[in-house]
Amino acid sequence: MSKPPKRHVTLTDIAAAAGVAPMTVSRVLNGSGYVSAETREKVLAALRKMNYRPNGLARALKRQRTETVGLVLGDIANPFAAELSRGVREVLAARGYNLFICVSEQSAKEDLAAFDSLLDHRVDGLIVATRASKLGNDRLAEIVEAGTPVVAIGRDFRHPQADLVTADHLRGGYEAAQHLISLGHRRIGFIGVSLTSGLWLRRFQGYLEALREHGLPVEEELVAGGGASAEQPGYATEEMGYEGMRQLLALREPPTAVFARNDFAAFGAMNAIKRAGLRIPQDIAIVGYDDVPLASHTSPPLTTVRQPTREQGRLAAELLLRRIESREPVAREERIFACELVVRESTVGK
Amino acid sequence: MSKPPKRHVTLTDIAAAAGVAPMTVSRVLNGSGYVSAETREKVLAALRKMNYRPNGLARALKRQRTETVGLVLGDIANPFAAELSRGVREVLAARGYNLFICVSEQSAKEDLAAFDSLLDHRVDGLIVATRASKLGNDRLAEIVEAGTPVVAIGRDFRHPQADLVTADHLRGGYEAAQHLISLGHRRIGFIGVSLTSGLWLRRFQGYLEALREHGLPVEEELVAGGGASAEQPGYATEEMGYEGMRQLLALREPPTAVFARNDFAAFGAMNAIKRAGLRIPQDIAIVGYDDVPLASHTSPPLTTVRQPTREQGRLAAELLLRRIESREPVAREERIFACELVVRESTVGK
DNA sequence: CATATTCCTGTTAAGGTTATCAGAAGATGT
DNA sequence: ACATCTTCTGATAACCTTAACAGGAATATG
Repeated sequence: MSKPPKRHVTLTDIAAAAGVAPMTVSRVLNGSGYVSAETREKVLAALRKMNYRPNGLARALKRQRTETVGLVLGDIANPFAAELSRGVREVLAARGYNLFICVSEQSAKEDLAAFDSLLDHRVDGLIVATRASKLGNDRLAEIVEAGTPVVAIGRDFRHPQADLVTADHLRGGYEAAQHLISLGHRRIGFIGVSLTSGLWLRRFQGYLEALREHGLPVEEELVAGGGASAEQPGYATEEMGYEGMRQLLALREPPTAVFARNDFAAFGAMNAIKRAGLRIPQDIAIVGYDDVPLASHTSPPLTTVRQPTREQGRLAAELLLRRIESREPVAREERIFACELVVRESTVGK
Repeated sequence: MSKPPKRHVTLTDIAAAAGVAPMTVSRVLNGSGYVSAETREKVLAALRKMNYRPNGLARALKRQRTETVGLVLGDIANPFAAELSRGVREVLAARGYNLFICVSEQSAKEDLAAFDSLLDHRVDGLIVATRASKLGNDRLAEIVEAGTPVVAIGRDFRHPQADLVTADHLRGGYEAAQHLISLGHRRIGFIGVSLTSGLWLRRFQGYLEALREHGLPVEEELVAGGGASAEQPGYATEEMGYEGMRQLLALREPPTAVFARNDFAAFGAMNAIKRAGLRIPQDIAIVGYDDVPLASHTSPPLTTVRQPTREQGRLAAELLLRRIESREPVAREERIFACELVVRESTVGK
């Protein structure tokens, strides 16, 4: 009972079975043009019988659009990416578009491969949420100039014909640090990047700005990368946070508060603090970033900065569709969402 | 300086620019057939100048293959899905295939939409890692029978022409419970499903089996769904674990140990235990499932069951490619990976 | 020197769909 | 009765690429 790899049923097969021209079947399928009730019934009968699936390739080739959007993520494993893609999907699904996700695993080269792969399949537009790179941005500029709509999310890509959606992480980082300062902390650590190579990280810049503004010195020893993985661009891990915190705890004069690059790093740091037998926040206060679901369920619950992630995805999708569906050139849009400090007990213990 | 939506550069454009036939350009691009060095140079020059990108739709339409594989995930937000897709990607990338991911958000209907969307784009094969449903399995059977290679991961879909990759969660669940029993526990709770509707969950069956085998009664009150979200099929959340544990703690006679459906539920449970002022594992021992990275960094570190997630993804990809690239029918393969109990301090405290 | 072989290039058709045009049949208006 | 319009269906070509074939030129073989 071995099945030879069957050919797909084509629209022409249906036409033959129903005794009509292919074009008529096409009209029935798309509900366009005139078809008599009688003919329609014949075609529908044939369709039901033969289990036909339209060939999207051929259709897209002819129509010059695929009704599919590509989303490029740097890393599929983090809550930010997940939430973002949900937002994107919501909007696309409602408007009848499909979403294909490509993951670049944080490599600029894979980024290019993902762009190419999606473009070769002629997606109607691209949403890019990977870390910026010279290589990637150059290619993106080419893509935009070749006429494919592109929207960047939280990625430093500015182009007169592409939209940008992001959150104000400079401000978010500033407020997190400011919060700790206002609680009286003077030695405030940062976990997740190193001082020398972390300036691309907006929330880190915000931290530096807050310190500067309050006349606090920026001490290199208080900025803990968290080991070898620190320079990797992805979402910081709890491992990174754990290692970073251990570095800080090993100082002659450890910080009294730390700001972690994201919640996962903060979780790792919290565990390091507890293992060292110290209390949160009495001995060391801690702030995370992102407000992932887990953040409100740790003990103590984590003070963190919430960014409207799903909204960013939704808006990006809407901006993209606007470009896709507009005939004439569209004015550039850059939207920066505000972040919100969520104060919990990891800084103002009960 | 408004740009009209440019047409893509086609192979024919290149041919015209280089003064050769389209076929010759095709030969240069694909490195197939004979092309003189001189002609090749002309073509390459034109290619460089005109920024050409092959039209994958047309190519795929002609070649009848896309070198693209579709992966359907139920939920992008969980570590299992992330790790799985990494494994799949690794293998595909090495063999020159692209990966498109579709997310069904745990709905059987969306599942079908994802299948259709990928099939309409004529992916060469499908890897399905969503929860089984009657609707979905019926459709998958049709797909397989229509000739598209399909591999299921951890999904109850059996078909003579489709492969199945999974891990032995029955055994995994059994060992987790067995571990707690061997530590002397007699009242062992389960968090993450309800007794009445949780039987689809293999690890839960393993738990029941272990109890039965040791003559322990299965008490309904010890099986805590964790609120309304419990019946949702996705990855259990820490919220679910938190709520579930609170239910168990409210019993007249709470369990002395709990087994959580996955690590995230376990984290939530741990936090509920700590908030109640109890100690882990002295008052309540806890076991999770999956061994996500965070599990070794909680305090105390979590005893859990490790499943070889990435390997499952890799194997699924390999099985799929085997089917895609073989002309003749391929024998069905069902591979069940063993799970491994990882004992940490949440059960055998230091 | 005739014949076979290798190298190179072009022509044609096809993959499955749909836009466009053309034409037939029936309905409506004057 | 004739022009006009609406409704229906089909033929043709095109979207862009490549497989298959064909043929010409150059080189090798007997």
